[in-house]
Amino acid sequence: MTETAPRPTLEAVAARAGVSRATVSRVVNGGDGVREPLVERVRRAVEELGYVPNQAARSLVTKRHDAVAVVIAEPETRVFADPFFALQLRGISKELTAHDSQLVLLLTEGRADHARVGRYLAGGHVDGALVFSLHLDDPLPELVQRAGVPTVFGGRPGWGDGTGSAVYVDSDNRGGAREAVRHLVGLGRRRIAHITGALDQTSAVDRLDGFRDVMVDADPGLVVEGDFTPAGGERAMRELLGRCPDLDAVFAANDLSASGALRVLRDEGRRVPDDVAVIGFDDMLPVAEQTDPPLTTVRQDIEEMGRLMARLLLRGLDRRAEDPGVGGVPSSVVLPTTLVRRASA
Amino acid sequence: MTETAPRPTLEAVAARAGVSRATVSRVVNGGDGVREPLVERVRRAVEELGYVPNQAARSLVTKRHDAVAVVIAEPETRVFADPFFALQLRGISKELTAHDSQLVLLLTEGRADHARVGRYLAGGHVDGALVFSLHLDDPLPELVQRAGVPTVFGGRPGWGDGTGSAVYVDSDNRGGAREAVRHLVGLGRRRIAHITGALDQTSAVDRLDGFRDVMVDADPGLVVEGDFTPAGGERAMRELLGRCPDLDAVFAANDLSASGALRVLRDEGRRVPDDVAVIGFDDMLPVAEQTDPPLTTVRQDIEEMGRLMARLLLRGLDRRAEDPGVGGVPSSVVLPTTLVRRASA
DNA sequence: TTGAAAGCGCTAACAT
DNA sequence: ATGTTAGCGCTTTCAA
Repeated sequence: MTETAPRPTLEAVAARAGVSRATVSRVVNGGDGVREPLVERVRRAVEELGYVPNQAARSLVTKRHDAVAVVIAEPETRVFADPFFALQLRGISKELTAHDSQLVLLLTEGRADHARVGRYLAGGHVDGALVFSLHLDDPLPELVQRAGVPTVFGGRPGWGDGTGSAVYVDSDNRGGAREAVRHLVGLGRRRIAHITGALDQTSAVDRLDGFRDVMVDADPGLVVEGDFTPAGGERAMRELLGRCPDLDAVFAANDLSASGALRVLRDEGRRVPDDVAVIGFDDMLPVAEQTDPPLTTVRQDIEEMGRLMARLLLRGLDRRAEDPGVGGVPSSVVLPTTLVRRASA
Repeated sequence: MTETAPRPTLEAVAARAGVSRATVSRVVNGGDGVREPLVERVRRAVEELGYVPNQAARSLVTKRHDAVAVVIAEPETRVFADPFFALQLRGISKELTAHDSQLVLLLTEGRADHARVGRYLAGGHVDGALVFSLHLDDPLPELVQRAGVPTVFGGRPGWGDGTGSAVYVDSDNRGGAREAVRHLVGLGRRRIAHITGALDQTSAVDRLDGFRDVMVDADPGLVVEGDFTPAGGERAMRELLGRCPDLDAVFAANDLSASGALRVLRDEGRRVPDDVAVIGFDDMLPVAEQTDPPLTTVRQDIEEMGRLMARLLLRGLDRRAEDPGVGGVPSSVVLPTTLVRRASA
């Protein structure tokens, strides 16, 4: 905790360089329309004084903040069980940094916080928002829309009212699930089960849909609801084994639940993949590579999703800045997934 | 991406309530010294207009930002392998929220980013910083000190030059390690090995020191360097088994490496804990509870560390605000750990 | 091309 | 107790 020295102002730099504040301002903001020798003088003065623009003063006049809010609804989050968010954050951070924008992180803890977030977003502190709202009934999307802040969602938002036009970035959950199940079919498996994710999240629903796309008339008993956790995977696997002892493959909605399933299969003496093939989803390395056997899974590029969200948002902001009229509304993006073959299927 | 409506200003609220801007300002900032009926009128006007203060304008005059930077050096991070960091963030976020402060997240990717972070911190955009710098030779601590921003570190910073006086929050790594090893000794184990963490991090060094505190004249061959990863744990365990086939206990520097060690022990046919007792560190639930057998480990309260970091920083800021002279410099805090007994030791 | 000057929206003396 | 007023540091017309 050190003492904060008073920072030099534009004024100081101007004095030192022997020019006007306006000129310094121009140089600091790119230097267009200022003759080279002056630019040089100003640059030096900036350097010598260690001048850094006061963002507050700047925002006050430009109405830009060069900051983006990232809203993550915690209540439910896998946030603390897997690196999903850390990766998204990394992607987002990289992109924002390249754009000289700051990342303001808003973690919410239940409904009380929603009001706070709404107020913050409506307060015009940031240029836009990236919102992770994975739940079907999440009030966040609507709230954000009402706040009137340009927003991009992470994952397809639930089918709330006003969110029909929401811009989002998502993985091709349905397509990825299809590919996984087709792979199992290609392996000659016939009794293919599915352990779903938490079905109040669109990703889980989409993966289930993908499973059904391929297994059009599957025995309903072969689908058991999980919750994206290892424990849920174990429970589901046990139930499946009880119901359909003859199953020969399992597609789990994510790697974590697949790891739980694997454990149960081993306990029950089923060999993987010989007796039962298993596929997960995510390609969460610390899990997928460490299971026994290593997990075949559907990879989604999580960091890229983050990067893309930021890019979409920033692009929209830029467009809007150039042409405040209509405002460029980018459209949603669905990223492809890839099947990663390891030993489990 | 919706259209941003122009926000009402203090002026507008004042007009509507039929008072001066100053009065509105007073009400908005707590309402001291304003008579009740007026307060009421202003409140209503604020409500009706949906007024939210412009933070930029406010900062410009108060020189406060109600924002704190959280700096996380990525290069090295376990960030993406475990929920460590998500938990700290949660703790930090809670505390900041309670204090009406925003969290600006700065993720750094190598040296190039250091300059950026330095500039940002020096730029006076935030009231203070929380810095995670786990590496011994990390330039970040010094950089931050130079920026002159009040800072609290997460984890004891490496022994860099200027950082002697740094304020930090850490777990009692050494004490926790001692407790773990003593527990093993209490179990009657005599050939106790240690798989270290990445020794360029103070936490790993401290845990190793704790191990040595108890095993004063341990066979040096019983200490192998790991890197906090499962793969590192496997490698180290194999080496230990080669060197000292008669070992009867292992203290791993974290749960992840313990999980790797467990896998190797199982592969080698050693029963845990009968033949070899194993203890980890962290009590990282998704790992510690899922290993086979469940892991006995040293728990650190990660979320609390985050909360405490924020609290320390904010307290320092408040003190400094009241008495700009000396500025209250809080001192570092070392949080106790607790041994969590499960099945592995 | 450069400078002068008018605010951006707010808080904090200072007056009343 | 309330209002008046002078900036905070910057960008941005507008003139020169």
